[in-house]
Amino acid sequence: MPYKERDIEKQYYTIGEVAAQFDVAPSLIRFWETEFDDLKPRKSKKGNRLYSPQDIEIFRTIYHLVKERGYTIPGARDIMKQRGPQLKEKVDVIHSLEKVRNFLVQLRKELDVAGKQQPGGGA
Amino acid sequence: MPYKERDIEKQYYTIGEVAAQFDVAPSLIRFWETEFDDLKPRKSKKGNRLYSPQDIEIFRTIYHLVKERGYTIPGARDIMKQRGPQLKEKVDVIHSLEKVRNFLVQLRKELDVAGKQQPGGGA
DNA sequence: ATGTCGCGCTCTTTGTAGGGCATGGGGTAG
DNA sequence: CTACCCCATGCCCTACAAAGAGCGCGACAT
Repeated sequence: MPYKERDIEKQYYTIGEVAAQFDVAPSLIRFWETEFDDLKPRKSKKGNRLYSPQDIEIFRTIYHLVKERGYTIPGARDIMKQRGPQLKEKVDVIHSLEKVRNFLVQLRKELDVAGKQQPGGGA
Repeated sequence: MPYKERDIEKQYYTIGEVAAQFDVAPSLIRFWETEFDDLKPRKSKKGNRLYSPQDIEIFRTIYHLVKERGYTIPGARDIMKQRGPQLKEKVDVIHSLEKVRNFLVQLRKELDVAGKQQPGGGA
């Protein structure tokens, strides 16, 4: 490896740097750490928090939900926990609904054979 | 016309009825009225609040955002104002789909009477 | 090279303004 | 007597901020 990987890997930020980056108080970051299980930075031997880029992404998500979208902390917590599965469920629901739609379209066809008129409806 | 249509059209609910329907205190409904411009029911000559079905839909949306999704009141207000129509559509779609589902369940029952077997599908 | 002073950053614990309603008083209509 | 009105005040958590104390590091003198 030509470049020292340590210089890339070892990007850890202090709580003060994170606070400055988001323009919030360090106390807020520590408080959120007690509220969100996902936000648990590594700690130095001394006990200082060390934030990895992943930790910062997590913080950014929480910041977005709480400060920009206006979620309560419990509301944001729920989203953080069910983010992955939630997306899969949505896809499944859409897939189910497409099946239902095809069924209903077919049903309408069959009903049309009976000669009745059906006003078109928007979804 | 055998039944009086007025009984269907003229559905206004008192604050007590709405409160019971959602299992909340009337004071909460009055408080939200001061917080959400969209929630402004008609009032009787005496001054009592009269909630139309549309008013109840609005209340249901707010209830959904604040109590089930975990939005703060400002957060819910933003959604009501910026994406209000879109969100209302979503909620309406969900309720419509629930009705459709019930209809389909009933339909399957009736089809079962014809002697055919239908493999059950998960929703 | 080594005490030590001071400064900046961090830590944990404790304090607190305000958000989000509930409650109580005084009144009206049915 | 009950259910509603309005208004004011009460009040309990939520969501942080401030207080107090402990490192670590450079500067400066010894």
